[in-house]
Amino acid sequence: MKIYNTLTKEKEEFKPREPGKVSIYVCGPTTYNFIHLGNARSFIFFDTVRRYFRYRGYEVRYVQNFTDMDDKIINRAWEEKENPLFLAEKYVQAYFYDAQALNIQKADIHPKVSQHIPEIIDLIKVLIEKKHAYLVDQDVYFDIATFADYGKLSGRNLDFIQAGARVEVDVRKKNPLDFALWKAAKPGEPFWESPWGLGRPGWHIECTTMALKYLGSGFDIHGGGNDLIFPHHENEIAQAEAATGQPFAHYWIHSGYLTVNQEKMSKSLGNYFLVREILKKFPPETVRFFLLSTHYRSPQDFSEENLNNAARGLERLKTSIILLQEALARFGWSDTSQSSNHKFQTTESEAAFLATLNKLESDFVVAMEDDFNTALALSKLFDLAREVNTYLTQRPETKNQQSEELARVALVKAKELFGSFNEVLGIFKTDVRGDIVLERSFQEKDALVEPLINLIIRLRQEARVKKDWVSADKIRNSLKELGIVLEDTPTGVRWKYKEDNGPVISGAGS
RNA sequence: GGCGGCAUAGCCAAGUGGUAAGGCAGCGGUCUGCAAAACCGUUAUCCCCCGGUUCGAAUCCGGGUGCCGCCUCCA
Repeated sequence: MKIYNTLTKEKEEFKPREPGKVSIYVCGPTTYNFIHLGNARSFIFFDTVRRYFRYRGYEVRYVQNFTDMDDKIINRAWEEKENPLFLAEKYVQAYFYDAQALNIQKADIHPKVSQHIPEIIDLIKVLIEKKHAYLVDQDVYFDIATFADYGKLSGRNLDFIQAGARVEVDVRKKNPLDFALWKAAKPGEPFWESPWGLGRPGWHIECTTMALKYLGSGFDIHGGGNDLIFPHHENEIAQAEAATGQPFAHYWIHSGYLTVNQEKMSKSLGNYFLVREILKKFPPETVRFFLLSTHYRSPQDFSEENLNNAARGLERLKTSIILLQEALARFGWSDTSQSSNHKFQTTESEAAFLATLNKLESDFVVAMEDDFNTALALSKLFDLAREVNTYLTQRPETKNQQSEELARVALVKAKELFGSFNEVLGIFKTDVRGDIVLERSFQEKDALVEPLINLIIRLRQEARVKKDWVSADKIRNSLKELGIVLEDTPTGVRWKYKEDNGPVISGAGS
């Protein structure tokens, strides 16, 4: 497997620290508000990375933190006249709500800064003892001059960094780029006791501490968005390696930005869309599908048009899955618990179909092995859909028993492929057996809808039997205006909600 | 000023030396009472521009143009 490593700026062969095991630390949100779609892009991508490793049989230890103590949170709490930790916890829960909707699985460990103050203090002590940090009044700063490798991740040459170009330099620091490990509490701010007085951790030390605690030095993968490369991850490396004398993380993976009109979606620009707002207009599988349809390191532009485009593409996939499920049910093959390995004389079309399926499976793996190329992997899903559809439409009605059996094996295999691809990409919800569950619509809320539509369909069928095409078409067209699509098939009528959205969401999130 | 990214058909998008995946939209056909869905066929002589290396480049090198990002908190 090849992974692009920000540290070396090259695609490298992935070699785990321990065979068969992968340790991953991903920087989670600072919980002072709801997550937006740009955040979701990163979280969904790393969730997919984790799923893929598992699919490949690795034992994965996945850690994603919450930064629940930080200036932003304090400021926000001040504005809302709320306790900072209480406010942070509120948004932690909000994160889980949004993440679950997007099929982002919970990490094995979700450590919080507020729960790791003693460990953080211990690490700062070590840095002071080793002369990598110094005390100014009641603040503690990291002394970057003592860490020769400073800048190795972000490719920064210290001589050229225009310190203070955009932010006022704290003259008490030895070097403008020195950063706080511990900050003395100002009146009214939350604080913990420390050897240096009452205060709280600086921004970067918490991730270093928690990554070292749960994964240890030299763990496999550290990830986050592009915007964390500098200074956050640069500083994490400095702290960790200065303190331990060992390499911190092996592979550094950074996801590209989600943009709006080519500009980075960001809180400061105000051009962001909250996940929960988007999910009011688009089903979560559409959102996840869209975010995985571009390679993770490329910028991806968000727009309603692009999401609608994704929705129509997804529709094709869903149709194929439905056709397959219907076929399996029709042939009485819905029980897929045991796929047999009979020796049978192969029938040409079935054998070719099966061979194609096997090829697709390996293609999918090849795509993911190449630096997690989810866009390419997704195209294998479309190939799979086409192969399934083609086989289903071309399959002769009468078959001998051997080809029947082979057909069953092939179709079950196709179903399993949809299932395992989805296990990695996480687009569709699944049931306990891991089978894809296609809900008619994310916005289906009324239990009456289903029986009512079935009633209308029956009435229309009566009209069709009488060849009353005028009435039949009138019903179908009227339903379509309501966003409900009818499809007459040889085996009955199928209905579904129209997937794409017309009007554009106006305005950004708050 | 330093560092970095992106530019592929109407739209989205993969592709880092071997002669342009996939999706959406469009067009023609099959199927259908008509549709829809599905299937078949079709849609970039060319990958921002100029030059170079090579038998061969969207892919490598040099130069240029445009857009964006980081250097302050942001996934």
